[in-house]
Amino acid sequence: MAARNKVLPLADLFPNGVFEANCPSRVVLDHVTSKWGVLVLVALDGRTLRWSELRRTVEGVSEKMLAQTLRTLEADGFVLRDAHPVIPPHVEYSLTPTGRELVDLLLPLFRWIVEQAPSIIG
Amino acid sequence: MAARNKVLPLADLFPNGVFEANCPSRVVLDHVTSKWGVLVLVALDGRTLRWSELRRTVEGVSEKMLAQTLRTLEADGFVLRDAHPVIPPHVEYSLTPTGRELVDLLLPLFRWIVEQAPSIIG
DNA sequence: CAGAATCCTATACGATACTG
DNA sequence: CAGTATCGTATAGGATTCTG
Repeated sequence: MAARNKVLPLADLFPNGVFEANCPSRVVLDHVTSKWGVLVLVALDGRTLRWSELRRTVEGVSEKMLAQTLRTLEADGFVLRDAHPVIPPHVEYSLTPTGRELVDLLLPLFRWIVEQAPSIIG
Repeated sequence: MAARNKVLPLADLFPNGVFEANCPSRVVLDHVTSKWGVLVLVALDGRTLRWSELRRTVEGVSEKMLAQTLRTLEADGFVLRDAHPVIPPHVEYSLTPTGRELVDLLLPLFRWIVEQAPSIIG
């Protein structure tokens, strides 16, 4: 008796697992949902941006936080840092294949929030 | 020449808009991606939970943060608080229709992160 | 049981200045 | 240009206590 292909509640699929304090997913979740994580990732959707472009695109991000966010996302394998050894420096950021998978899941969420936000915040 | 139904990069659909510092979406995004926001929302997927169940389910959340997170999510219209006026108190939390929409978008992301996390953190 | 109130601390975050 | 280093603060967040 094969189970139906019904989508089960997450709680049933991962009894206790994903809500455990030391579940590895919490670390990645924290990185992605960090203050600037989603914005930086979405900003890189479908394009390559230089440091300064990224800084200007994601309004309000400080240099420190942009650097920190990019380092984390690069270490997680979501963002590719491509530094050209020229003077003045030229560094390009883009999504890795894994990063693209992630952003593909992030975009519907982000679009929905953008659409709903005005009526929620008013 | 009607444009193709191609999914355009977000940056093209919302030139500058969504990355503006005062875009309303930032507020909602902050609420959802707050430290415990995603976890609480996902915990309520497909079920109703009492305060204490929620507290035990989402391991590590303090009473203060659970209360704060629930209040925010309720104010945003994602979570329904149903208080039964009995002694001792009995309060149930569940998703509103809007909350269910949100969680439907959150779940694929969360599942993906749960699956990828071990190899990323490892 | 379901929180609110209080207190306290870590650290996330920003502003500024500096550098290869 | 693309960052790093330093410093200072706000506030997010936790532990504890209290209460209807």
